Amino acid sequence: MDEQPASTKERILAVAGDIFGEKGFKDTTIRLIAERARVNVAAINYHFRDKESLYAAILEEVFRTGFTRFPGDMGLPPQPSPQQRLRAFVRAMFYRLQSREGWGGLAGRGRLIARELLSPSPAFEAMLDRYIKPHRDLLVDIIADIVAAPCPREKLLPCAISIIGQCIYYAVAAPVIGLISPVNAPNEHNLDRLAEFVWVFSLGGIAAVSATITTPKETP
Amino acid sequence: MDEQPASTKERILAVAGDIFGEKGFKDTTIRLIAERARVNVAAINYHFRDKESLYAAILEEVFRTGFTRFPGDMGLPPQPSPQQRLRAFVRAMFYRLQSREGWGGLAGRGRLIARELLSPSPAFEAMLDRYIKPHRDLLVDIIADIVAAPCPREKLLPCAISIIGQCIYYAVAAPVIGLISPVNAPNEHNLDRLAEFVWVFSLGGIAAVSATITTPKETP
DNA sequence: GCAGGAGTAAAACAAATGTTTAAATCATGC
DNA sequence: GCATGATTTAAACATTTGTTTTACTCCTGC
Repeated sequence: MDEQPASTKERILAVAGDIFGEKGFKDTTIRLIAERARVNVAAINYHFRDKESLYAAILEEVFRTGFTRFPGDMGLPPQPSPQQRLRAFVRAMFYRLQSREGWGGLAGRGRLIARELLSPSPAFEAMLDRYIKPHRDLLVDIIADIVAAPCPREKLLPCAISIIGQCIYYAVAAPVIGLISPVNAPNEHNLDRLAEFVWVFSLGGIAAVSATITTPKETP
Repeated sequence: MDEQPASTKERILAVAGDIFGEKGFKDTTIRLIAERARVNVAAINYHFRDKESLYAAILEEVFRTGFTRFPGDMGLPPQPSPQQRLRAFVRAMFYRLQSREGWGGLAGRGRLIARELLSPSPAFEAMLDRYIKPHRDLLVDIIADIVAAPCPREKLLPCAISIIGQCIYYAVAAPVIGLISPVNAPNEHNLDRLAEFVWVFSLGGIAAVSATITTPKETP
């Protein structure tokens, strides 16, 4: 955390993101942000109207950088197979949620997202349409391609939930996973392994589910 | 929420459980508990030493009743297959987390557990050894039986995390799931369907993973 | 009946905390 | 150089909130 003499506003944003992520909205005090950013308390109300607007600004920034740096089709070769696209999707989720260049896992802003899942703030609603719903649609497209057989998209949504659920659980429950099974607690160095596992597990899950739903009479 | 003239202490416990679950520890005020329980604020500090002890008492009660009413081997026939045992395990998780007789899903105490996963309180550590670790061991046993082939238990832990992860994600992210895919947001009436899906998906996942364990190299 | 303790109530206390005020300082254009 | 507006600061303000105090009520055992 370099405290470069960046502009006051920038220092507030940087520090507040960490603190909101670490402690949540209510537990975060303007005074702690001010202290860590080496800024007067009133400067925060001057640059951002109030605590809630500051939070909204940070949430917006977190989503933008996360999905810009780690889009759901991150690092795909041309003409990828649906399986490869799923792998990229899962890897992107892990890196977005957990890597240092992303939301920094539990220590950082990943917690902020996790808290929003649990109790969405007013500021979160906007993120839904802009980032989350397109992301969901991408995943459902991928799953549809893997299943191959024609299938209503509603049938595929639970698969998407299961896949996203695994990824997010690693972020949400990292502290407990660390106590229960330390090797599998996400950290900067095991993201590839964890993502690879979730990918394999999910491919198997999709296969099992698609076996139960591909019963229409169009299979020759 | 019947406000029977139960003892003051009991009314405090009942109401505080709901409020802590709904709002989290910091956002919950003694005064709101007092008001909803129709009790004087000082009575809370009288019966429970302070806010934190009250919270600890509630956490203990929540875990106890949850795992007593919905044990991991809930409703199994004699001589169950490992697959049946997994189904019972998953169903128990859904009912424990979401049903009205359990932790009442998101509206109720399920959120309390979700918050603990994200940032465990001091009171939570005791719950780990008493409830969560045995629960994890039960699941790993079941998975080992399903895989059948001899396999170090460390290899099976990620499967357990993926399965538990799906179940808990439904509890943690219920508000967002409701916005993203309303039919699949957990409620009192669709728990069987959701649990069944997670079961099938997970069986497929275990199969895929065990294929990579038993036949090294070459992934799908 | 009543002494004594358990339970409850109203009010006060003290600390934390978001916000505002008003003055001081800085930067920029002229 | 200076006037003007933007920024920063210290202090004050108002509210919330956990806790304690003190007095009152109710019940139980004798």
